[in-house]
Amino acid sequence: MGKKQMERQEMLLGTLDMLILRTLRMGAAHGHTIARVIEQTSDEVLQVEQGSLYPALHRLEARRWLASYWGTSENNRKAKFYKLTAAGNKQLTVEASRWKQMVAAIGRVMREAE
Amino acid sequence: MGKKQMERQEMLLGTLDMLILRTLRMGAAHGHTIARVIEQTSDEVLQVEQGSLYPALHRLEARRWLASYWGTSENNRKAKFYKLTAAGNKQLTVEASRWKQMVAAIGRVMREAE
DNA sequence: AGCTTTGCATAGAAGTTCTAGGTGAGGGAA
DNA sequence: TTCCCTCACCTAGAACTTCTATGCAAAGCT
Repeated sequence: MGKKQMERQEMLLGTLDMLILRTLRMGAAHGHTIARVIEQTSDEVLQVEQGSLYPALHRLEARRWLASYWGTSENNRKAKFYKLTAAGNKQLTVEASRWKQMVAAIGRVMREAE
Repeated sequence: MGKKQMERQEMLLGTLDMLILRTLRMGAAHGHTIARVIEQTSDEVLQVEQGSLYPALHRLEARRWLASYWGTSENNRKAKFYKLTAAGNKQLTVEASRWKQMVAAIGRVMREAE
């Protein structure tokens, strides 16, 4: 009778990278801070799990959209800071543009539908 | 040097089910028609591939959000028609609500970001 | 010395989408 | 009749992202 059902997913698939890039546009930050900023700015609607966050940071760095360096956090702990590269900034505009286009397109289907 | 890079993805992940449910709210339709309506209503921004469409229809039916029956298409061909169930209609409101919430939350992060 | 918090990291499962195939029947052209 | 194009359905496997569940290490307080 159980079903299983899968009742989570607090992040819209494919948008995390864009949100990270956007957050880093305000300056370098380490993982914990990035997650907290996204969660707070979204009024806690978006939940950034560590198991999603770190793989995302790694792939963004692998694509040269972020660069990283080790430093010390506000709490005096070792932390890896990430900053946006020029390519990353360009990528952000690409993803933001695509996002707006998609939202508009989906909005048309959801409202109209001839 | 190649990279590979993956340059497609004409659908925002996780939104196809909602778009199908919404389309069927206007009446029963078969797969081809559903895809064409979504593509046209979105001004060709959304592309519904057959390899995405049919698995989506099958899982929606498995969850009892759609019911199907065989019939004849406008072109006199055998076609499987899908219609929204009561549970499917309820699910549509759930997904639409979640979608609006997500768009608003992402919008806050993209605009503000303190 | 022990406990909590901060912070980074990975493995494996689950889910959706795309690519790339394949099947079959209607209908017009040669 | 035969050929071919279009409509319409379907699936397997790859690719990608996210989540769950863990693990590790160091700072700092009790």
